[in-house]
Amino acid sequence: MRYSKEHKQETHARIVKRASVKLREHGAHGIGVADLMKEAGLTHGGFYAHFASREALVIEAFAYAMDRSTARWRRKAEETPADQRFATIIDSYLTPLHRDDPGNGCAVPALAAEIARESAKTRKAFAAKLADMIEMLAEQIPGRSRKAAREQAMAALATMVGTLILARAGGGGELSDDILAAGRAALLAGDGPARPGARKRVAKAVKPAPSRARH
Amino acid sequence: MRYSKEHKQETHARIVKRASVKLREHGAHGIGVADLMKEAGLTHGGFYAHFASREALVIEAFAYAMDRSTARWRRKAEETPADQRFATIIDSYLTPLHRDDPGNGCAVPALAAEIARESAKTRKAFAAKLADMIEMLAEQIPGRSRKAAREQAMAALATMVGTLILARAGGGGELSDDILAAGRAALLAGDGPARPGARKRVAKAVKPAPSRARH
DNA sequence: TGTACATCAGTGAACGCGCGTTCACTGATGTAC
DNA sequence: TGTACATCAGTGAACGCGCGTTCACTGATGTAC
Repeated sequence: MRYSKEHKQETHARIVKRASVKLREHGAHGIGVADLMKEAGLTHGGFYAHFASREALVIEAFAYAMDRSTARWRRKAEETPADQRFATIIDSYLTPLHRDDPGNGCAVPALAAEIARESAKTRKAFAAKLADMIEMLAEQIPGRSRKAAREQAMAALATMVGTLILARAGGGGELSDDILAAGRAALLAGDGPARPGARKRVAKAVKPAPSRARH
Repeated sequence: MRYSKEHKQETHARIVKRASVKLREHGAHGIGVADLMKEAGLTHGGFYAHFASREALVIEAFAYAMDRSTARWRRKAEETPADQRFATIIDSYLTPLHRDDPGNGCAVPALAAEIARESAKTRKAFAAKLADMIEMLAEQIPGRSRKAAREQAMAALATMVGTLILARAGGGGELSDDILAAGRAALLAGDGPARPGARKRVAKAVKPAPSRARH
């Protein structure tokens, strides 16, 4: 068969899209080329017409997931008053839905630890997307210098990512719920998560987001 | 050869110890049974005289690393005035040395994301050790209720773990340093990492710890 | 004390399996004439 | 418009390799007598 001009890129995009879900679910090494192609409705032999190697797909799929998260956050921010943007993003990030659906969630908690062990090429690709994400997050923090906002964005992202990872690894029981709640409270309430010796203030009420798991 | 009574347990302990380093370095699936045994100065065939399966070793090695981290923190806390314990732990955790030496560092940032995808047995083992670690950390927070201290400990651990993971995945350049600094600042300074719209206070001076990478 | 036997941690070859990758082939459609 | 050929995304068998696991064997030391 010979396909129309756009056909190949459509197929390519479909493979990347499906792979990005499956890789987030099963890890960067948790699923094979044959299964990834099957997900896209193809057989494994055609893989190398689209990608130079498995690693190349991992990089593309990862970048795709990161771009989608960043774009989704940006969209969410745009439809929210400036002073609530940051809180809204956090609120929609730290949910049981997101914790329990890594395949459609943020790629950072799902894959960052593994990517730190990949090739320099993969790590570089990750670092660039991570920088984009931090930049976007920093833009949602009003009333601070660019440097201060970026610093706050990095620390917040670390708390968000760490909370999700711990909650996912926490066994699924009460511990998982407690971790998620603690991360939420720390980021959304008056206090930071860990100010040594700090007194806790009453948490600001945050309306539960119309939780969608995709990030 | 037949060995003395203690010989087998010594060998067993040596395998677990070496494996815990290598698994933190290369991930829960990043290194094979043969190489792990070689690390302990043995050949792969003897593996099953010590462990029922590769997974059993992963669980033991992980538990070993967690116990060591927890014990090390507890020791560190005991030689520090009560009101500085929490800050001291954070200070020694978020260092370039720890970031750049995962093999001798905390098992949580190195392995938690992968463990979330393992068998229920593995996840349960992790959750128990994680609960111990949170408990110990909470004990170092004075002047708050048990519940509030536990919550703060969970959020702080999330920030610590997330910071290390992002810094490790950040490519090793300036981004990695910035992330590490931001996580440190958020946990050790007056403000939390991400209080939406918060003003930054001047960071409390914290003396640099005699940074040792082991956790 | 001396001798024969039992034990069992450790060895190294072998197994089966799954994976990433390669390759000869297919066949529907585009293109040249 | 019709015909012959070229293209190339996708197929499915095959490859080589590494891995977890098994197993028959080794040989130093403990134990029974």
